[in-house]
Amino acid sequence: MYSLPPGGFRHPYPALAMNASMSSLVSSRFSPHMVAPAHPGLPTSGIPHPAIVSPIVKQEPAAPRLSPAASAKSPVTVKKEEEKKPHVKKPLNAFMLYMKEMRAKVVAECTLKESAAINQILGRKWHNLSREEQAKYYELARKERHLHSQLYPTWSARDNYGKKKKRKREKQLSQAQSQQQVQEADGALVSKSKKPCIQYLPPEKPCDSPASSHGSMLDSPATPSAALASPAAPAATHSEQAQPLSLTTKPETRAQLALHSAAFLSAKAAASSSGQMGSQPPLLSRPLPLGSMPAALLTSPPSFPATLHAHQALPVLQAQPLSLVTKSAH
DNA sequence: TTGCCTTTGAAGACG
DNA sequence: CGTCTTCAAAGGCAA
Repeated sequence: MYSLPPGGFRHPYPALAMNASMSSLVSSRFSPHMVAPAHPGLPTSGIPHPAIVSPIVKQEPAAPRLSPAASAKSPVTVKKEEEKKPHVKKPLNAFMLYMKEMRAKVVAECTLKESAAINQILGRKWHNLSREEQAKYYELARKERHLHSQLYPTWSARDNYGKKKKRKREKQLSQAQSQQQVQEADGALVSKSKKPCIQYLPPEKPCDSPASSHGSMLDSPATPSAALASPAAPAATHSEQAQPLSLTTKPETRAQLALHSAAFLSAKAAASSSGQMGSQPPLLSRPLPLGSMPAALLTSPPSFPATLHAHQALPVLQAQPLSLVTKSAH
């Protein structure tokens, strides 16, 4: 079963963390106790909402002003007021919640600290989670979004667009190109990414798990049923035995380690194009449509996303000896 | 100092 | 409507 790491989850607001419970994940971020509500019905306090951060983007210390009172101002004034507006962050999605919670645990068990590597581990662990376990996080994320929308009724994700000075477009284009090139090159890795696409980790069992006699300790012990329901989990283990446990992130070594998932691409292509393989969808560690969800999960609003985009198809590690990989997702 | 890396999911933008 | 893009977290690393 799933359990929270004892103190492993680094609460962003320790003073306000109630206890190590799943619910605290949500309440911690969007606890009304912390928020000067933008919503009349919500409790009030002077403590800023966690989603309001001193920005990546510069944030004026001036009092947050979300009031609609500011109207009919000159463009310059409006612009200034916009700059004064607190940076309300996006609510965390299910995976982000999972990452937040599990990161400390993974970091503790690994010697790794690089988030990129940790995130790869977490991504794999996420896939290895049973649907029931994932459902918890989808539900949490749903609650977060709901609470967020209550706290900031007028907030839109659009508000944060461009707030990060990123050049992701270029990066993602490169990734798309890389994927396409990999497909076209039939396994030959031809990456045009600005930086080489790095596989930080061996496909599975990313850390030395000393006390693990039957698999990585990091792997949340997905229930047997989950393992059955999730072909990706067993499939992902193939290379965990085959790959050395080098976790270096040095480019040179990364390049050598970047041997992992042209198989992803073919699997993704198959998954997205065929939609189903025979009677059994190949990828079940992804949330399934409601119809296939356990009855218990259906008692609450949909915990799993109803749709599965092609680019979100689960990267399945196929039983291939070695595969070239650029990036396993997107 | 700043952005990238890396992950998944949600949502906005766009054709 | 389907696809693409951006942003959420996080900390090391490179420029």
